Parts: sequence; structure tokens; C-alpha cells
Amino acid sequence: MRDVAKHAGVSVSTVSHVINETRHVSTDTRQRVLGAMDALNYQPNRLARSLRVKKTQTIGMIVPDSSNPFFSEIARHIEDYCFEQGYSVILCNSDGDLDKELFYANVLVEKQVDGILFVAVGLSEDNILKLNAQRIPIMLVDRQIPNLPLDSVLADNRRGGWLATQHLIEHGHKRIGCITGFSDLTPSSERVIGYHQALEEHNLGIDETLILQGDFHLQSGYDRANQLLDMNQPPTAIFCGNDLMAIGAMRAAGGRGLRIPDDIAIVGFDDIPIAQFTNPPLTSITQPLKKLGRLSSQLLIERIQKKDLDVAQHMLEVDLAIRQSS
Amino acid sequence: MRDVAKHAGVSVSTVSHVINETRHVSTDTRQRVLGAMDALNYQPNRLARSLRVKKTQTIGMIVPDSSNPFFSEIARHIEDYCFEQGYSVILCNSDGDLDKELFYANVLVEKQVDGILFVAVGLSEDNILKLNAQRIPIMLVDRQIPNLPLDSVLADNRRGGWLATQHLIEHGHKRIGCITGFSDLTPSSERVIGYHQALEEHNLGIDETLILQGDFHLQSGYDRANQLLDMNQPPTAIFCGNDLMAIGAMRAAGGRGLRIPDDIAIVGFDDIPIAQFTNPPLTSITQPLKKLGRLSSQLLIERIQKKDLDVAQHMLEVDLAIRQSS
DNA sequence: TAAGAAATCGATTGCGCAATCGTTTTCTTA
DNA sequence: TAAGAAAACGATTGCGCAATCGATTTCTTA
Repeated sequence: MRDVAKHAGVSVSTVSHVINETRHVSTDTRQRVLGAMDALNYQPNRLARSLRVKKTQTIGMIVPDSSNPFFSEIARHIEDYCFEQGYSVILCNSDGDLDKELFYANVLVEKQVDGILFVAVGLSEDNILKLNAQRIPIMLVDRQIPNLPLDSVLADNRRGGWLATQHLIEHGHKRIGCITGFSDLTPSSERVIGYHQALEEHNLGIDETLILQGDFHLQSGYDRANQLLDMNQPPTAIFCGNDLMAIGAMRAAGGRGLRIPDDIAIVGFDDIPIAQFTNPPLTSITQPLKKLGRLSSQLLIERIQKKDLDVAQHMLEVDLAIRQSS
Repeated sequence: MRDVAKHAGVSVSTVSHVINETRHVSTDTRQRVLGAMDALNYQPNRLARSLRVKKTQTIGMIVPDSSNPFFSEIARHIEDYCFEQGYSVILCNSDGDLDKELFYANVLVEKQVDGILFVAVGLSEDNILKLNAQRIPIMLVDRQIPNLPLDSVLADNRRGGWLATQHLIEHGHKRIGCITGFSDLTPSSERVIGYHQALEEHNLGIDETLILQGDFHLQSGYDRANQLLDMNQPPTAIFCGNDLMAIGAMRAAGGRGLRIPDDIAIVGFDDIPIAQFTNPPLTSITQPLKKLGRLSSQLLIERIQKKDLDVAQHMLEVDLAIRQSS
């Protein structure tokens, strides 16, 4: 910058003002400065700028696994919105590991990010509150912490579980298996609660042996479905905690020569893009992934820019996308 | 840091040395400093540190679309390795848009990232060389620029195309459709070249009407496959430029009541995780995605740390994973 | 015990920039 | 044409830190 100033015969101040358009500069000098910048191939150092203005135009995003289509879809929309707003995003994968989540959060804070998006993290309330106390804007995505003064955006998972199960019941299914995700994650447990509710409303007893825990990955859907189908009295339908496990389950059925939905109906959750293209196409619960990603980053950025905003918890509606797997 | 120093009754220098373990400090003072850091809840400011040491421990990663399983898988492995090495990664989605790629590259440079990973970017040689001239370490992933002094890691796409086509020929197919990706991307065009070569080696003429261009997404696989199957003399097998399009193609076949592989054989490319769980499981060309991600980030970080390294282009082997779709 | 060696610590500078508090020049208008 | 208003620019400081150069204190050992 000093070089540019010298080359243009002005002060550093003026160069700064030309760059940031922060006060009027005569056309003549501005041209000279711009010319010097060009001639010297000057690249502003945003690091120094950030140190000075205490803003990095960077946000951190912690997700369990960015290679999981559900998260990668959300992450994509988040990145999109941030780009539009002039923010960069630092990607952090936690694998659901609490230590890793905490470690990442600290790195982000030390790197002076302007805000952090926690997507489905399991961090304890204590830790989250500690972070919040650092006065760094925080946004919880797909995670619920009741009665806490924190912004959050999540989908109505309970209703999703209910919708899926209700749908299967309406089609005459009475023994409905359920492959859950990790029970300590609210979205996952909420889906199971919805499943319970629907069964109870129809006076169908809950058979605990029909509820198996998976890990949201393809393989576990495959394995758990095989377990269910190996039972003496196998279920006639399976509600899976997410689409990935549902796809695994469909393969398990396919591998046994079972026909979907005639022999076994399958319903997923998330409605990831691929759900429309499985054989047969997968009935699933549509989460507004785009809205989830965009709204959360939008709210975070708003909070960054205007500090005095009311805390709000946003619950997004889910929907049942009926396809041929049920 | 000044506060910590004051609280511990030492100089800022000593605090710095305690933090970075950059020179010996007596156990007593170290304890006092650590105590002060704890008492004051001190968080080092990595921004200031970076400004001083001219290293940000951050790398930029530009990918076309991080919600595409192929890229998200690579990106995940990149992030993993970088985490292990103490680097953060800034995620950039270019959508294959050259302007966006260039814009992102500039932002990354201004943010003083220590290096940039270009995953399948289409940036002109000029632009890439210009960036390289800025003395910022660059790594090309899944992109080839022959005769240029740049590090790169990519898979043997041509051989992959050959393997897939050869496999279909061996199974007696003579009319083999091909759904390509964008022809201006080397990985895509190389795959088609492999397809050509295999056909020629077996003296099977090349019917240009059997070669359709897609865009690497599910929908285009579905659409192009339907086009092929609508032909008077439809192909008996389809080689798809990537798994996503292959899954779209499988759905197109399924939608018509065609049986895979009896009525139509399908082969994909990439071997994304889901390929093992389609119905039937998808034959595909395995790219060493993990190796691709890890090796590229490893090499980049090595280049960052030791500047005098020979430039190298790494070509990774691909493999044919035979499953039931062919 | 003296004097050099080793251990331990501090004052200060500058990384590249934005912004505060100025100064100087040019324009108005009576 | 003088004097105030407005326009245009500059010197300097400090953001938080690492690192250089240096000072002081505490061992050693003959």
C-alpha cells in the first residue's frame, strides 16, 4: 500500500480511501491511485484489514459430515448465500465427535470468524453457552436446545416421523419397522417420537423389537433392514430415519428378491435429490433443505450485522413426498 | 495479551514464548502465565499472529459443486487431512463458472491463504499461471494442463473409459450408448476417448448418435437415457460419464419396465458410496477418491512448507468394480 | 571467590491496514 | 477581493501479535 501511495504520489490514507470509497477523492488522484495499483499489481491484504476493522467476512460452519448428502446439500445452500453476501465459509467436519466440535469451535473463534453455524452438533449446553458468552454470533441448525436464548432453525422432525408412519398405516401396514439414527440427536429422536405417536393414534401396539438403531449411513440401513427381514414375523414396511439408510434398506430388500413396495414398503426421510431416482423412487419426508441452509445463514448474517436482534427459534414445515416405494 | 502479561507480572514477550513454546521459560513463570491466561479467559488472536508470521494455516478449496457426491467425497478427505495437519479449509463452490472461480481465487489470495486446491476447475492457463506467479502454492485436482509447471493429481480417466467400455464389449454388447459430461473438462473428454478406443480396438464402428452430452447430474442421466431408449435401434448398454447420471439412467430404465442388466446394461464412473446400494448395484469405475483428496492436500501442504520441491503430475490408477448392473 | 557460561526474561519494532485528527488548497459569495 | 466554507488530502496511531536484539540474573568451575 505504501508502494502504491509512493507510485501515485499520494499518502497511504488516500490509497485506503480510494480502495474503500470511504471519502471523496478527486477523479484525478483516484485515477492515479488506481493506475498505481494496477501497475504494481497490488492485492489488498484482507488479513490486515480484518485485524483493523475487527471483521473477517468469514463464518465457520461445523457439520457432522459434509460428504453426507443431507449435510452437503445444506452446506451448499449456506455457502451460496454467504457468497452472495460477501462472506467466506470455513468448512469443519466433526463426525459427531464432541471433542472435535469443541476444538473446531475454538479454532474458529481464534480465527476471529464473524459467526458460527452449528449444523446438527451435539455440543453440550454448557459449551454452547460458553461460546455464546464470547459474544460471537451463533446459529443452531437442525438442533434444538429448549429454553435457551439461542437462534435456531430446524425442521419439524416429529411431524415428519408422524407423516411417514401415518402414510404407511393408511396403506394397511400394521407391522412397521423403524431404523433410527443416533438417539442422542434431537432430530433423530423426534422422528421416532412421531413414529410412536402415529402408531398409538391408531391403537397399533409398539413392538420394540421392530425399532433398530442405525447410524444414518448406507451400510447400517442395509444391515438393520436385513435384521428386520430375518425376523420370524418381519415387518411389511420400514420407516427409515434418513434416505441414506432407506436406500440401504431398499438394497437389502432387492438383494433378497423382495419387491418394493409389494413385499416391503420403505419410507425415508430428508428427500435428498437422489430419492427421486432410486428404483423404485423413494417415498420420503421432504425437508426444506434449501430454506434450511439459506434461512440459517441469512439469520446469522443479520445477527452479525445488527447486534440487537431478538432471539428466535424457527421451525420449518416438512412434507410427505409420496413415490413408488410405498 | 498485554493484560495477561500484566496479570502474570511478566512481559508480553514471555507470554508469547509461553504460548508458542518458542524459548525456554522457567516452570514458575510459565505457570503464572498459564494461570493468568486461564483467569482472564484469554483467547489468542490468530489473525494478528497470521499477519505477523505471514502464515494463516488456512487453505482454499475451489470445487464445482460440493453437493455433488463425487466432489463432496473428495472435499471431505481433503478437509480431513488438512485438519490433521492443523489447517483450516475455506470452501468455494464455482458451479463451473469461470468468473466465479477467478473471483474466489482472488478472495483467497487476499485472505492470504497458504495454498489453493483447484478441484476440477476450468480456469484458463493464463489465469492459473497468473495466480502461480503470485508465488502462492497451487494444486490442480482432477484437471490436466499439459506442459505446465504445476502440481496436479488426477485419475487415469482415459483408462477408466476404456475399462468400462471393454467390459461391456466382453459381455457381448455391440451398441453401447454413452452419456458424457461437459466436453471442455479434461476428465470428461478423456473418458469418452477411452470409450472410443475400446470400440475401435474391437472394430465396432462409432455411432455418434449414441453419444449424448449430459451435465453430470441425476436429471440429465435420466433424460439422456430416455433419449437413447427412444431410438429405433436403442443401445443394449450405456456407459455413463459419472455415477449420478448412471443412477438417473437406471431410473429411466426402471420407469420403462426394463430390467437391468438383462434389457439394458449400465456402467457408471466414480464409484461413489451409493453405487453399492442401488438396485441392482451399479458397476462403476472406481476412482481412488480418498487417495485423490489426501494426496492432493498432502502435496499442497508439503509444497507450502518446503518451497523447493520439484513439480510433479500424479496419475492415479482407476479400477473396474463389477456389480450386477452389467 | 571471581569471571565466564548459561539461563531467563524485557523493550521495541513492524506485519498491512483503517480511521482519527489534522492541514492545505480551492471554491464561494458578499 | 477578503474571509469563511467546502473540498481534498496527509501524518500518525494502534489493531494483537512474533521476533529481534538485548539486558539481567543465576549457575559453574578453576
